[in-house]
Amino acid sequence: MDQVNLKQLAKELNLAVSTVSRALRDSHEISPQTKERVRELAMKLGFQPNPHASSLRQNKSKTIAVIIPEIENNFFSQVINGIESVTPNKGYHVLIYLTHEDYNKERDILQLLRNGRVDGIMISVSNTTTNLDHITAWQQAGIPLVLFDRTCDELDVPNIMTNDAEMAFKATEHLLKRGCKNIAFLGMAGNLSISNRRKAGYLSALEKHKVTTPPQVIELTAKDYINRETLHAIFQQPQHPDGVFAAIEKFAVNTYEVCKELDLRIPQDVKVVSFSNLQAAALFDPALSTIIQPAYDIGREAANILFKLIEKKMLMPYEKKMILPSQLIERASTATGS
Amino acid sequence: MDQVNLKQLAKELNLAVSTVSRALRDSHEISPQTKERVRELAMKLGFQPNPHASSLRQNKSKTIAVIIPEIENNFFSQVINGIESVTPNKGYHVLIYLTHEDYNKERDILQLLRNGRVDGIMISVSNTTTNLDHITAWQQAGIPLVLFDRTCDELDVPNIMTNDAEMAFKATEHLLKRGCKNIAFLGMAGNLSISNRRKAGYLSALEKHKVTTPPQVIELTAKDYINRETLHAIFQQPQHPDGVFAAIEKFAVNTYEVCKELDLRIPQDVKVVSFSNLQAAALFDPALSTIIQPAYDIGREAANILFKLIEKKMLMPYEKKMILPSQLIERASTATGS
DNA sequence: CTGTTAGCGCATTCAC
DNA sequence: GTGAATGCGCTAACAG
Repeated sequence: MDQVNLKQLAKELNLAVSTVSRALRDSHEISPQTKERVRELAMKLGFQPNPHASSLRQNKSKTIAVIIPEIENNFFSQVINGIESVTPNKGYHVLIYLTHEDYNKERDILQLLRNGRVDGIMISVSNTTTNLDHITAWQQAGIPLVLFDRTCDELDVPNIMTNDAEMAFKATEHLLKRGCKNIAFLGMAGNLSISNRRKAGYLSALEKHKVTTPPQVIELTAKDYINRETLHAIFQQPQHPDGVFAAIEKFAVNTYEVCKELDLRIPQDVKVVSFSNLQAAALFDPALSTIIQPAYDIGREAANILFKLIEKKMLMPYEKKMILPSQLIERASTATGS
Repeated sequence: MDQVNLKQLAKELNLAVSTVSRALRDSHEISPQTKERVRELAMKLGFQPNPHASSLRQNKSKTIAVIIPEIENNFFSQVINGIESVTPNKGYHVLIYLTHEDYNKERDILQLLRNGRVDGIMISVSNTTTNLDHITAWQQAGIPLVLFDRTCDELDVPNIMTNDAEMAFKATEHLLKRGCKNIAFLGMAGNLSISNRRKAGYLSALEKHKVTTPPQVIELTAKDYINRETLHAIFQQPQHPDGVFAAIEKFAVNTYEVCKELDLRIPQDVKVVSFSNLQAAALFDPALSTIIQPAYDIGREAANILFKLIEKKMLMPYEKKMILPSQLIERASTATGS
């Protein structure tokens, strides 16, 4: 990698290194002619400034990190897409880290990045994260940080999410209106605020409609085979739920799989609605009713806010806790009729 | 970011900076006692070496880049997952870049990274990439490079892919055995070698089985609405295809959508088989027959090979062109019966 | 085993 | 407008 550097340019042009540096950064104190000469040669030799040298000197990396629990999930893919819609314009680079829903990994990654490798991070916490010290420590170090989707109510950090409780309420109410009497809530194990918000919406809908059947909160995991076992046991019972509200797309898929195994018909025997960003949900058998989150927008806005922090701009009040609304799409999986 | 540095540690311990540096890197020429003292204080102060300084000094970044056309695609998500299964163990970081199937972006990204920001790249080329100069230039600079999935036959670069032609042959033959007489191939526009391989498999199956109906190669794009228009026009014709082999998951989804619009029944009127890594394919209406690529393994192996190159190890012959087999799963979308 | 010294490539201060 | 000198934090060559 015999990279051209400033010294070589300077020598070739009979200029000082500092002059070349300034010319390339379009400093006002360099004559137009010199700038032109410098730029021409730089272009010709394909000069690219060494990022490590300039990061070291300027104490900034032009890099941000995105830390997510998993990537095989349309929601997070779309978020990354949204983030990537702003980073190149800012001249920034994006590092990706996966926690695989493991608190220890999450903590280690944050620790690993606390050395100037990145100018800021965007994180959606893992479901095994209960201790938040790693995040407050990061915050205290004064490095920009934004939470998205899987936020933490306890923390005073800018965060971007959707109207979880409201949509959970709507989804549950939708199931009730379609005649469900015994609705199960499938949530993430752990104490994620996102799960809690969705659970709260579910519970408050049951309460508002004075449902007498006790709520049934089922905690599932990141592992499909475990979830299928759990659901299998539940739906084998004679009085199984007649409605399912899945907080996560994966859980709806697991429900479909188990209903197939047990010959339970959707929507006749069980109605299903789920948070999901899968385009193909409309092609399911039967088409899955979904709550679609504005994933791309969440990514884009989270990135915009992170850059405001990095550039030390003031945040508008609404930017400190931004809520982007989701949309409920009713499809065949919650249709009435027998 | 008042980061602790070596100098401060050295001062506190009454040691030279170099001694501290060596102790932390577990050099054999440092006494165990000193190492212990150094480590203890480093831990206590939360010392993290500045990566830019050490990258500058050692001329390596401990970072690789993954360049892909899009991320909202299960295949690429799973590839990233596979890559991430090896990078942390190597102490490496992963930068993500999206080309959005745009050659100019792809070229610019490669240009942007030719300055030591990364120690190597893994790339799946965009479908608008016809000129390969940006890749050969990269190669000539001697920086490690691995191609995966969307490879380039013209280049002598290590690449990892699946047995595209063979699986395309099998899929087409499968449709023929199920009674299709008029099979359309849905491929990516452009001149991707991956499309060509899959098309070749399709054509050779038609030839082997002496199909008289002329082959129908349809070129689709990255935009769903354009694809739907194209397919709509084709399936509106009276003699529309009775079988579809989609080279990409997205195209199968588009086919399902259009068949729904036009009230064409799958599999009775049209049978569909597709390359796809979507777990939910089994839940489609009807369940979609798929060719599943070993995406995770492709990512993992590509990363392993890239690290061999970075570490200047010799590649085994089979590693220069690695082919990981896919699997055809027959489901209802290609079932016989009326 | 430990210390001294010299850069990596760049941006920036201070001269002129 | 331009040049010379300094140092970001770290590693490595060379001494001792």
